[in-house]
Amino acid sequence: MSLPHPTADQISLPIVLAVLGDPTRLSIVRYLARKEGVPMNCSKFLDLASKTNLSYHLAKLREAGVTRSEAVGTSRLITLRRADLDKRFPGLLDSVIAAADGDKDLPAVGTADIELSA
Amino acid sequence: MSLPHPTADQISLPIVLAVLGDPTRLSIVRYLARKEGVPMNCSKFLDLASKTNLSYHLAKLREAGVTRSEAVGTSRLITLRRADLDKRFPGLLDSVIAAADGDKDLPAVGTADIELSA
DNA sequence: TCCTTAGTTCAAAAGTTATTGAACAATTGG
DNA sequence: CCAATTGTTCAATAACTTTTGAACTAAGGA
Repeated sequence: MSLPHPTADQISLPIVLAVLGDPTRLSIVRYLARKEGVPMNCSKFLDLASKTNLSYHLAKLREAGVTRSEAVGTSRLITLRRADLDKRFPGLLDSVIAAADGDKDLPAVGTADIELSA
Repeated sequence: MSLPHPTADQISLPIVLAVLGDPTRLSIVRYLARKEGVPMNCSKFLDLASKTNLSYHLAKLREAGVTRSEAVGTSRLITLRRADLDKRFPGLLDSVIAAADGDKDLPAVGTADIELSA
């Protein structure tokens, strides 16, 4: 860890909801949930927004306590803070992600390179 | 019904989350959930904001599909659209309300007149 | 009819969030 | 060391959201 993160009990419900109420960030969270356990770097989300703008949105997610960003070399490994969110707001993340999965209007991550992890 | 409401399938997840991501509106929703079945009029929420500002926030909730406002005489009866929200985003409203109930920082409704329904 | 009550609308001001590009830092591979 | 890769920061701007007060409408009661 390197960048400032709130502790679990500092996570605020209205802030989390407001942060998730943005299609770009909701798409990021949905993607992180789908690939849970696999830490992502920012470049994974470059088809959602520009590099600068991503930095902004990822900072919002981190500051709200939704994600954790670890500096590893020149990359950031981004993970969902699922345990902390589940503890703080039981059921919330699951229902948001389930709803987001059914949302055809949300921008998709990785529609260009569909798993070329060969 | 009199004012424009979205149909159930027009309710959008990011819009609902953004609308709930405001402490005033979240307090309104929490109160409506607690008093479910009892339709409220706007004046119930006057300790959260001014009359004009309440009109704005209640319109946001209605336009997002979170509440229904019916004109009855000179009043508006405001109800939670629980069935529509549960159908569209299962579990979401329950987890938001449960989390909001545990949030000490949210402004409270009716702290001045605690049930003077005599 | 007149007054009150309940709430809306409008336009302005204030505040906040999102987006951009250019410049910067830090790490890593050659 | 040099260059490329990854991502951040900064300042400016654009775009929204919230808040306000004054003016308004519509219904209901005296």
